[in-house]
Amino acid sequence: MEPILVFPDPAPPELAQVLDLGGYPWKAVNDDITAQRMAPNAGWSGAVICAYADPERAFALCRTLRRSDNELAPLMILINGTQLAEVEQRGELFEDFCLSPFHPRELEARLKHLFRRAGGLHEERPELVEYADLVLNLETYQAAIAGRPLDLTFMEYELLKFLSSNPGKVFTRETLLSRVWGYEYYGGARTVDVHIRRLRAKLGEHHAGLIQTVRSVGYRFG
Amino acid sequence: MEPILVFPDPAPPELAQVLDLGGYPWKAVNDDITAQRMAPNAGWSGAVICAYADPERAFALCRTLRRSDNELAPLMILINGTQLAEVEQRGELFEDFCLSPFHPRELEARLKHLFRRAGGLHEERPELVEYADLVLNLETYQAAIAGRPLDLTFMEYELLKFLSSNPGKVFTRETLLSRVWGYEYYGGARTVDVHIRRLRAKLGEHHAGLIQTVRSVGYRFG
DNA sequence: CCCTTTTGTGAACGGATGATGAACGGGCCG
DNA sequence: CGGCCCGTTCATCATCCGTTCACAAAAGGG
Repeated sequence: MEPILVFPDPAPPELAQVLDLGGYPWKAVNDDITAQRMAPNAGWSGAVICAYADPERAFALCRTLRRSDNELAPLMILINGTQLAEVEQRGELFEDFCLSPFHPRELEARLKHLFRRAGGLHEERPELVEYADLVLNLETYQAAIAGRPLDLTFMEYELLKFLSSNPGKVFTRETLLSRVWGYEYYGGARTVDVHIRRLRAKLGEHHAGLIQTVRSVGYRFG
Repeated sequence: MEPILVFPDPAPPELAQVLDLGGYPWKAVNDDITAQRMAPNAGWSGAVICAYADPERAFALCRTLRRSDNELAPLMILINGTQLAEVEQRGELFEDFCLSPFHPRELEARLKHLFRRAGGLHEERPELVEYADLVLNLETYQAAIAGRPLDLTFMEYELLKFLSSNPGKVFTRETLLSRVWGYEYYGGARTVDVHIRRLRAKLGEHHAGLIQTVRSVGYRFG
């Protein structure tokens, strides 16, 4: 997860504590220039702006962050009671606000809720498993390699999903049977071989090497 | 503006006061049956649910209101501090919450903010569902494909509406039964098959492929 | 270099899964 | 009361695909 932008720097201790306890990565900045310079490649994943210390600069920063070219969201502001009326006029600047002094658990709940919704709305792309050219869409049960759709059967898909979710790790046939097929098994260790073979065939000659054989052990992906 | 749904009936005086002073039309209800019966033609414009008096029924009502067939939004809940943790688990049930006892101006600000944003979202969501040649008019309960009107039964319409609202996503029969039919189900998973078949038939040979079978998983639209 | 072990390959079987056609039966309207 | 609509269920059929087997090829050890 990309870090959250926090204003001001240094961040108020009560805010820093909630962020740290919640496991959010964050960086404090004092102005938009610094914010831009320190921005991670994938951009900030949101912002928490303290507006009760220096409202002037805080709101100015909000406006900058909201500029259409690099609109930053979700954005939460912390205000005190006297700023409530003022804030009503600027509803477009933020997604949520929290009254200060706040109870740590309220802020924690708001952050959680905010980033949950943002996640849901923001990335319409559903759960994906990606590895190199391979993409598995867990919602649509579709797979593609290098953009070319793969027409996989159910078991082939499940097997590939499992392997590609644990790249590099070697699994014995027995492990695969119990983890992918999901039950205890009599005989058929060769069943795995056959599915591996068909997977390799459908992946195409160029990508068949994605599934490697580890002799007298099992198979590995990646 | 359509009225806001309020729970419970009678509404707590401190809540009623804020709503009235804010100029919001609202109606209090005590259960989902009443809510449905009293619903205005254009539907509720949102809901404010008091959860600190009778949490059980309050959250049950939230879930009902959020059902896919008549998803009600935006939704705000009022809780007390002890419910904060509990509420974190149910983030999908509401857009915002407010801690009680609340300052009238905080609730006022939250309502204003919520409905301002909802207004923006609302316009984005017209009363139409469109996908390729398919058009569903949610207001008139009419459906058409490539301009040709479809004569769908109620369940066929509901099923198509649900599927086409989530294009690409695969749903199991069980999921469809619970989300479209709306209750727990004994037996009849094949019921879905039959409805799918009739839908395909009415869509016509040329468009039947819009509903795809994902073997040993379920169905997908698009 | 040969023999054993392990894995790849092709084909075939058969159970599981979904499509199909038909019929039942409850509810609504005339 | 009777007919029709429509949601549901059942029985049967077609097909897919997971599994197995026999054999060929490859790898590794002595």
